[in-house]
Amino acid sequence: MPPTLAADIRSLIGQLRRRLKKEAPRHGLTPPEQAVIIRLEREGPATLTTLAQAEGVRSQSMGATVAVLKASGLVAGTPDPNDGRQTVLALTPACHALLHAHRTAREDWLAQVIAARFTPEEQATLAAGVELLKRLAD
Amino acid sequence: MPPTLAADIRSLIGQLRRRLKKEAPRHGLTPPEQAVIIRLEREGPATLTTLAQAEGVRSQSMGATVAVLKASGLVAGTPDPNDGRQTVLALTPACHALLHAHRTAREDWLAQVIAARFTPEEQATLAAGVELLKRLAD
DNA sequence: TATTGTTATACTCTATAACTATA
DNA sequence: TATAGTTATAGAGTATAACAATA
Repeated sequence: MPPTLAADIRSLIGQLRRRLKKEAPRHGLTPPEQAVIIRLEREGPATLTTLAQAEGVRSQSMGATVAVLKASGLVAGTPDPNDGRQTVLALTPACHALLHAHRTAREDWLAQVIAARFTPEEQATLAAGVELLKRLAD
Repeated sequence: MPPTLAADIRSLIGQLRRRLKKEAPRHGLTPPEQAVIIRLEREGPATLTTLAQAEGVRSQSMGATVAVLKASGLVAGTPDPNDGRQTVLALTPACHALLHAHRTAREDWLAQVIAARFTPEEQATLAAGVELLKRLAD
C-alpha cells in the first residue's frame, strides 16, 4: 500500500474543510473570513494585495472576502498617505472586543475539541504535523 | 498567544485545499473526485449513500460527483440484485489501469513532494499528525 | 412508512477578464 | 508602463427542498 500518506492528506483536507464550514454559523464567519481576521490580528494591518498573496488567492477573491468583513464592521480601511492606490486594512476595536469575548467564553469549537480530545503529547504531535503541512502549501 | 494551534489549522486547511486544487488539472480530476476514487480503490465497491456518509457530504452532492466519474468511464454502477433501490458503484478496469500507470510513472505531485522535501523522520511525524487530524473531522 | 437515489435551485468560494486610479 | 484595487461574469462544490421508486 504505497501512496497512502498522500492519498490520506487529499481525503483529509476535504473532510476537515467541510467540518469547519459546518461550525461556521456559530460565530457567523466563513472560513476565509476567519483566516483574514486571524492574520490581521497576528501580523497587524495589511493591504489587500498582501493579504491575497499570504492566503494564496487573487486580489479579486480577497476583495470579496474583505468587503463582507467591512460591511460587518469588523475590518476598516484607511487610505495610505504615501501611496494613494493603497488602502491599509485593520481590525476595528469592535472586532478586537469580539475576539476577546469569544476567547474568554471559550467558544472556539476547534480549540475546545483539541483541548478536550487530545493529550498534551498528541497536541505536540499535532502541532509538529501542522508545521510540516504548511510546507506543502507553498 | 494562546489559540495558535486551532487558528493555524483553520488557516492551513484553506491554503492546502487551494494548493491541491491548483494541481488538479494535471490528472483531470477534482479533489472530491479523487477522494471517491481513492476510497473505492481502498475499500472496494460501495453505494452512493455509503460514499456520501464516509466523505461527510449529502447524497445529492455525492451524486453529482459520481455522475462526472461515470461520464468519464472511471466508475460504473450495477444494480443490487437484492435491493432494487441500491446501485453498487465500483472502479472500471480502465480506472484501475490509469491508477497503475499514474503510479509507476510517479506522476503524483503530492506524493513526490512528500518524498523529495521531507526526511523519513518528518514523514513519520507528518503521518502521525494526519492521523490525529482525522479525528478532528469526525 | 422508511430508504435510495434524482432533479431543481441557490449560495459560497474562487477564477479570468476588463476596467479605473495612482505611481 | 506598472501597480492597487474594483466590477462583471463563470465554474466548482455543496446545501436544502421536493420528488420517484423500492422496501
